Amino acid sequence: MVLLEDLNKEQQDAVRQKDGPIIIIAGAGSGKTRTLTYRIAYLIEQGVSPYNIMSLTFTNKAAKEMQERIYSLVGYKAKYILMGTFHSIFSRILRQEAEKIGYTKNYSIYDDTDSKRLISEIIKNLNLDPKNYSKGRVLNRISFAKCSLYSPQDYKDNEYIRQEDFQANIGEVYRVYQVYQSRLKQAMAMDFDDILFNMNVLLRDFVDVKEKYQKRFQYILVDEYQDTNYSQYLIVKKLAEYYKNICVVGDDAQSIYSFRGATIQNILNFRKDYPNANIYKLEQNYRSTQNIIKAANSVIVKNELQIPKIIWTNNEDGDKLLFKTLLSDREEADWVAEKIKEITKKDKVDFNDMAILYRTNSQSRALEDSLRLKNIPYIVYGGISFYGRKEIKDAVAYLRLVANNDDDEAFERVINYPARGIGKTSIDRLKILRGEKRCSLFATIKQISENKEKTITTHAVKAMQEFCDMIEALSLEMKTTDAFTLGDKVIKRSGIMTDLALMKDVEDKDKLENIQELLNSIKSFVENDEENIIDSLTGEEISIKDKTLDVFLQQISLMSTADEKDEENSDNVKLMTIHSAKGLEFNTVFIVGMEENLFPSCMSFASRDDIEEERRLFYVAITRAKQHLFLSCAKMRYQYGNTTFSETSRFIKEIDSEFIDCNDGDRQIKKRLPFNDDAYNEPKKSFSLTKKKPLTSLRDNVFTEKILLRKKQQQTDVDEKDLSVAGIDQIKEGMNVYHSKFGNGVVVGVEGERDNKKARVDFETLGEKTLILKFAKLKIKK
DNA sequence: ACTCCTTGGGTTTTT
DNA sequence: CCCAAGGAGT
Repeated sequence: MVLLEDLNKEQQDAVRQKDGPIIIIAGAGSGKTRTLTYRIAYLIEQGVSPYNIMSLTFTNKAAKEMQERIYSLVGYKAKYILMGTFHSIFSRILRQEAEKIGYTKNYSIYDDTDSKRLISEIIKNLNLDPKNYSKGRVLNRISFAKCSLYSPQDYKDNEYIRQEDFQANIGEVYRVYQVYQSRLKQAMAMDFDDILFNMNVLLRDFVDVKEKYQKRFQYILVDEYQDTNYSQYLIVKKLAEYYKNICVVGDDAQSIYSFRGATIQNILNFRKDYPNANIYKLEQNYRSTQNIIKAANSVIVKNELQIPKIIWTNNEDGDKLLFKTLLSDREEADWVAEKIKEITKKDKVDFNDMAILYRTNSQSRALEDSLRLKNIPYIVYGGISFYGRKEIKDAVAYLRLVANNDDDEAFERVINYPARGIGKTSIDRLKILRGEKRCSLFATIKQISENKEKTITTHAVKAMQEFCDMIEALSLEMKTTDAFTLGDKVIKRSGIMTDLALMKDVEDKDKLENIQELLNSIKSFVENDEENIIDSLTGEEISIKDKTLDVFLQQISLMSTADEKDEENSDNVKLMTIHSAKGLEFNTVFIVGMEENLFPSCMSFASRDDIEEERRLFYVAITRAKQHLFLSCAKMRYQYGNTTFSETSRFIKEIDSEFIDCNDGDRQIKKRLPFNDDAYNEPKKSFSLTKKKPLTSLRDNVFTEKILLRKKQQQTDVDEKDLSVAGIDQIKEGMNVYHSKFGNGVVVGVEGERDNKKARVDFETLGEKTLILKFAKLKIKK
């Protein structure tokens, strides 16, 4: 068979096993995408209908690339394969099945900004101390709960989670979660995590639906399996339950998304779920030079947690890596720019084939300045996306509100933009009414006219009603009008264009152009029928009438910055975070900012797991390079408004010196400036400890926790519960107690009443902790 | 109700 | 440093 000739032995084996569960451990640059695409082509050649294949990826970019490559292998049939990100595929399925889980087809998807704004409003309404309850922290917590499939009720009832929150002084997060979730529902909206959560709900509660999709997806392929979270894992597991033709591809060494709930456990669990699963290891690297591969290996072996494998290559030795220490971030950027010029001249490498990788988005600034000065064309990925711009968010909010009148975040954004004489006070009063009526802002206004509410001034009420009438009239057209015709109308009616036209700043001209750009993208969405004649989910033909506004909105809300820019023919140096570089390769790579506290990030010092994740991130960065790899570090960096001093990253020292040139010998010199060390190390350490620790420990416990809970529920029921409740009043100062997780301790203080009653306990191993007695289930020792 | 200015909080990574 | 939210003045 012709296809297989392009593959090595291991790749062929992985492609040839048509049926049954298989797991492919694919090292960096080992031809993973090639194997996956060939596998799909092979399946089709073996007579599997493309309609019965589903292929899941993490980024739209990866999905698109795979689609193209399969297209070149099997032709038009590729269109029938359901291929996309977890979020895009499942949001489409949820659209089909929306009514079953209490949503409408046109539900909104809240992005991070929407969620954060809503969270901070709830924090304020609940009178929680904003010092402890920062929106980011709370949202993180909620997101974590959702990814591990804890509903608000589960969260409230879970002893471990509640205890963790309590320890971190955010004991009321469960209330925020509860309100947050009901507000989302009220707005007919889901956040990113809800898409996966609700997909789980759908599969759990509707057996017929589950069976329908189980039979539909006879062959399931999952890319980047190491980056799946529990919620994603369970969806895949359920869908594959019937045929068990599941093929997952991953590399534990490249797992870099645990902060988002991803867990290597999923790879390890695979063989538990499918005992007859075959493992294939792809260890030959086709991408990089010997030096790069060996350097990468010398770093990754420092991790304890990994599946043993050896990545090797037949490629030439190549140059050694080059590490350079510079005085400041400015100098570092200049050095990089200089090197880029040198490489283009000496090695004839295109700008296109070079990338500058960094740990944090904010590092791009200095680099951009230097590149601009030296006339080097570049493109920055990430940062503020097109859809993140204010004027675009405003315009999109109008579209969202038309598509879904209940979308309160969109509503609040535009109710008084452009100004309609509806001020903060009126909106505050409207929100109070919303609280009473328990519906969306839009629906609240609709009810005002009937009930003649008097809290809001008549002038404001009139303005609000006019606004709603305008939106409602536009909404009526949604099902019958294509996205562009309607979108154009909405934007023109909104008054945004005239408002922007009145401004005289130079930047406002850009804003107008951006809005025009948005309209253009809607236009091409509607008109571009070459690519999308077939709906790969329903298998039906798509006509222009199906390209309605809500479909467009759903598509863009799941797009990331990396998916937007697409100017293939331009010759640019690429600037991006290491995270967004995953899956890509470049002839020449610069990894900048190799400093302790920056990379590894100081946020990661709290636990060994986190440092290991940073190391995997470094491994990913190194293995992006084919030929040249440069690393640099700045002693002095302008950051968050002031200058910080750093030492060279520990990761530099971890690279075997055989494979790297250190220009200045800096790394051998151990500095001895104790007073200086203290000055910049001290505050950062305490910062990272107070903030990160509680979250980390929950993460570690998520799985053991589930097992523990299950065991507990099986073994004990009423007895132990009663005992612990009775225990609330029995706990007194001076008692010796035992806690299932913290061990033995002595009660040193009791405060609060009933459900809020807390005890301070001095534990033998862990020191003093304060526990909510309702949850702590302490046992009294004699 | 609107505008401008100050203040303060949060800054790792992202579908 | 960069934003969003709060306050003061119109």
